Amino acid sequence: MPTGGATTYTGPVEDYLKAIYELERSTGSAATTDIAHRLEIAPASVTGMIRRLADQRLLDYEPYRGVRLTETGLRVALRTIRRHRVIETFLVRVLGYSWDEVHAEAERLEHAVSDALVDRMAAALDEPTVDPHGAPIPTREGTVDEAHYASVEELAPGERARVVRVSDEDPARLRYLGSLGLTPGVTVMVAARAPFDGPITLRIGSGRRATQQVVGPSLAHSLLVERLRTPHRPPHRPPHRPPQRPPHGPPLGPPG
Amino acid sequence: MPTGGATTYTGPVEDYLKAIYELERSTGSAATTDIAHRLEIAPASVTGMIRRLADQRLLDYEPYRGVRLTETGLRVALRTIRRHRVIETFLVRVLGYSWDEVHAEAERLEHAVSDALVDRMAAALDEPTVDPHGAPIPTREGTVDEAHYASVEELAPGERARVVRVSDEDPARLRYLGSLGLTPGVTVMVAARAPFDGPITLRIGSGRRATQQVVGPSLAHSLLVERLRTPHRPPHRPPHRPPQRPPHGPPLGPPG
DNA sequence: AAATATAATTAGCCAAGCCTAAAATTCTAC
DNA sequence: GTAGAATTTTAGGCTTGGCTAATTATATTT
Ligand SMILES: [Mn+2]
Ligand SMILES: [Mn+2]
Ligand SMILES: [Mn+2]
Ligand SMILES: [Mn+2]
Repeated sequence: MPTGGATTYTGPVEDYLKAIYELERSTGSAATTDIAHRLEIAPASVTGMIRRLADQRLLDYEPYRGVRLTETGLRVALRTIRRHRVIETFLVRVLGYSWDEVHAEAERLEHAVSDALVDRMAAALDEPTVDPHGAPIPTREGTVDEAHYASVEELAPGERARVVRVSDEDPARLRYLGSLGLTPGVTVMVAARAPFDGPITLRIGSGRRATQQVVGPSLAHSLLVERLRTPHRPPHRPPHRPPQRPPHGPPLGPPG
Repeated sequence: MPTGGATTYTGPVEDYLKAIYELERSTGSAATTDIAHRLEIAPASVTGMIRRLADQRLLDYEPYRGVRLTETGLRVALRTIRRHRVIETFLVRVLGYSWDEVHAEAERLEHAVSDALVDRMAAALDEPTVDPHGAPIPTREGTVDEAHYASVEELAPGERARVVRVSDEDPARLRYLGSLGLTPGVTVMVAARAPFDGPITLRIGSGRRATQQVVGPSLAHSLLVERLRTPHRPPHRPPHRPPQRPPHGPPLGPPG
């Protein structure tokens, strides 16, 4: 657990707050089962924990209605996320880790480093603003630039874009993306799309070193990009897309 | 907790094993109250924990008779100590920590780093053999060169020696030692000794940059040295020394 | 609107690590 | 060899963070 002058929290508490932050951001709300799934624990355990977190004023909790981070909870979440991402960046840039190895290590170290150590790592890296997966690093003061990006899944044929961010949790997926050359900063162009959630053919890179690869909708969904000026850009038309995750659970219900 | 293929242990368990290792080494045995004092917890808590550690075959425990590390317990202790010392060395050499700041940080990180990370840090440091306080770093394979050194307290007037190791737990003491120039590698000579556990006057360094300082018996005790060939070295005669720690507790009884 | 499905909570349990107070054991002195 | 001191263990309790099974609340169908 970090020592740093202020109150300290246990590893599990920090992981809950991080998970809730991410869920609030991406789906607008954090339901008990979402948290449980994310942390790979039983829903009943989540109920117990969020009651305690609510007692500590880290979140607002209305039974059966979900939770929301308080100001304090948000601050703790962002501090933990900053630690995680600074650590990942340090491991890659200073110790030669590959981008698929750092997440698990950071997931543990984020609870053990002091604020002073994070600051020293950040300074040694010249105050990085994004981690190796393109995720923004919150500042010491607790602000983040959480721009929301399109995913490759949303690009129309012919559109060009720059990869800005990929999901960092699955090492195998990261290795695969790496092998395709799909890393932040790289330019891609949608060469073709099969209908009905079919595979997307991407032109990766530019000029003579460009390659062409086919990615499935799941991979395309986790590849976040920034659109580039494209000659003859067609009007924005989201691709045909039936309800999410058909084989698994039902959708999560409307946010809020 | 470290992930590394093998079984993993909790932070508290690793700290117990480390403490027991150090106690066995320095006093020959590890008594319940010694462990309690070292870890700053109540003796009753120690009894509970060592019973569990004995169940796990990490140590042999005979009630009222103390404990001894098993082969397995020793291995875990040395692995943790290796982590601690590699981390300390890394923090000093790569991140610019001073030697009084690293112990607390390493005390937490030692339980969170993976074997892979320790190996990478060690490689980046060119496989260091001693930490910033002069303590030997166990190898990956679990061997240590635990030479036993004399302390400055044991030096006779006129003897010359090289500082090889200092106790790393008290930051204030480390800062003071640093301010006197008493760091591993430095040469010292006992210029004078006051009798009855009195202060020791040391000539620190050599040549024109040498300084002279007076240290008390407590500080002298924690300064470990290697004797150097000295002109006219007097026969080995330990200084007059009444029973250890007179004001505190009684001595620990014979080892074994 | 009732039936069903899903989500969430409650009830009761457990292990790890800590605590204090009381009892037991061992050591030390006389 | 016994009294007193010190050490160690036992007894009983607490918090954290998990679990399963059962129940209750909410959503979705029909
Ligand atoms: Mn974590
Ligand atoms: Mn990341
Ligand atoms: Mn420790
Ligand atoms: Mn050290």
